Amino acid sequence: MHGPRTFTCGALRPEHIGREVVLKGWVDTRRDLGGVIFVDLRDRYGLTQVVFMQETNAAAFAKADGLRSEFVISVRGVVDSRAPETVNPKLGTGRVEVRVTDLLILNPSEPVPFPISAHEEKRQNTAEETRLKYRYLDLRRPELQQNLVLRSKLYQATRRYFDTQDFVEIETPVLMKSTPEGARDYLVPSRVHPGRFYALPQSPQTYKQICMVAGLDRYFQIVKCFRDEDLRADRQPEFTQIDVEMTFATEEAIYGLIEGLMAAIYREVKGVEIPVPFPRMSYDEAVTRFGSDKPDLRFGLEIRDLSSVFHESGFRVFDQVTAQGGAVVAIVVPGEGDRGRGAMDRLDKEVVRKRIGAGGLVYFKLPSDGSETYSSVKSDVLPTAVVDRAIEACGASKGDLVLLLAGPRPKVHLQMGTLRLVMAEELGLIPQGADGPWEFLWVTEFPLVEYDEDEKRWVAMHHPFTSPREADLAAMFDDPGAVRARAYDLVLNGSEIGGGSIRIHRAEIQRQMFNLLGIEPDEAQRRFGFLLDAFKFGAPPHGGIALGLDRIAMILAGASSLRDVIAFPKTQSAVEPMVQSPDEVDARQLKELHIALALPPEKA
RNA sequence: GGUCCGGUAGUUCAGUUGGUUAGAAUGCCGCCCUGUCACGGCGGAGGUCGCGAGUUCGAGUCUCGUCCGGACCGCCA
Repeated sequence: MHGPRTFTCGALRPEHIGREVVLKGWVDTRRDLGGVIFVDLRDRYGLTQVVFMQETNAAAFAKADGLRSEFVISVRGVVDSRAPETVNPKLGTGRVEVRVTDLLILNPSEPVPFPISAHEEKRQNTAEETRLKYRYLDLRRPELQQNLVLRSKLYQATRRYFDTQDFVEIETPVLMKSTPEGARDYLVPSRVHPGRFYALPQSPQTYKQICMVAGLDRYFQIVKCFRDEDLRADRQPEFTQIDVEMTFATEEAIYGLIEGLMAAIYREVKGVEIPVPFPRMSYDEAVTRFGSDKPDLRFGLEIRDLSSVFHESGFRVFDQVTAQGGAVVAIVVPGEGDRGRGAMDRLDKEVVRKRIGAGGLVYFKLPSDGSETYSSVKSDVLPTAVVDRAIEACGASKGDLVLLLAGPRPKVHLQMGTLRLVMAEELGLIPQGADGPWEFLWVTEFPLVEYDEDEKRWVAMHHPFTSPREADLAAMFDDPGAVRARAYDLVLNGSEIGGGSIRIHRAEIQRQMFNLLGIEPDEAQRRFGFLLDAFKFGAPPHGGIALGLDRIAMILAGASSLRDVIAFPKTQSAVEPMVQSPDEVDARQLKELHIALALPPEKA
């Protein structure tokens, strides 16, 4: 009866004063002063104060008396100015208000289970469980809406960019086939083929390579991927990748392409110019200097190797480690030289031993008042002269704390990398929020394979289609661990946001790779025969990358969990609390699929 | 599979060495209020203390188990 809305709730300005308007939205806040009722009307675009006066419009006023939070209403009224003392500078629309002439209640609302308001002061941190159960209410909150809008802009920027670069967006099947290696698959039973299963893609890897063989040249896709593994704050079982593949690609071509993409995304989504090209670092250097294959470059605390200082120093624990080719590594923590004994003991016990799993922590404290250095190891066991040399070698000075770990490499570096992150977090060195800084990094020259101690075999570090470096081909037989792959990761602020490689395009090398991974020829043929066959028909060299769109969105939004940039995320136990999935199905459905349940007795 | 944190009105939380009737804020309901903007004032209703055992004269509080949520390790090519 009011017709369409003439403005959104974020639109009205003084220039609209005097106009008759229709607004529709949700009742955010109702302030009843007796003879006058103010309502903050909310939609995705903002808040507008609408006014009901008993004096001037008794009918609308009487109706407004019944309004409650989250009622959906339509108001017709006239835009009016607000007296200078009643202007609300917090609202974009705060210089005007709408004097309501007619009110329609489009739908009432029961009291909501948690506050939704656009007023920051009214919000509180509702338990995520409750928020997810009523996700439609949670998503009414402006910050989540902003995250989803940001995410949408991310899609659009990505598509525009690849379109200008002459890429073709190609959809690959969601129902594909299970592959060995990698994460657990989500399986989908086939009704038509009893006993057979589709698998949901962990990534469209093989399909996009086939597209290259097909000569499609430049492929991209914004695509859902599925991995049935345990969740984390930055890991959901279904997630979205920006998947890319190029014919005749070199590492340099990929780096340049993706740097252009990230620059376009930052420009269009955040209005920020990020410097390109991104710095690069080999895997070995990343592990040696930062104890991680995804170093966070936003703070220092670099790892120093003090092995030479402690070699044959007389301190038995360190002597043994260095004699066996291990390392003694240190980080210098500025400003912590006065830490108390209790805090250090807790660090040793809770963090170093329990969480990191290292043998123990050695530390030197250099008090800020310049007094004598304190070593956690007594001087009759670790000579003072050695301590002084170590401090000199790592460049520590007054007021610093030096933390040392010893052990085999590269394990000790990775342990120190964890300790580095713990200290950085404890000291507040890690910037929070959505305003940067943005430290991009290419990590290059990954090992092709790593040895799995549990399974007693080599496993692909990236995936089985990653090309070894030409120069390392010979070593695939006699020293697989030394072979470097043509693989790379894109790291942003200590988070892996993408990874890719130049692929194997020759059937013979692909066969060698399967052989190294212990995949028998007949299994390789069964699982990947189509790819091996395809390689026989003029497969061009090619390579690509996949970027984690959810993680990029999370970093752009300054969110601390993926759940805040996904409309309907799953909990840590992979449940979606609103629809309650996963769920049981009818016996009839199972029968049709020729599936019988064999549940563990306690769950049956 | 493991470690740690949490679960108390609708919501966010407090709850002492185990001790009478489990509190606050907010929301909700009622009344009052014509310029508020998280309006304000007065009054009221609202609780299987996640669930189940155990210890005890007595358990929100202690013990064990279990479920749910979260952080992390394992896992995630």
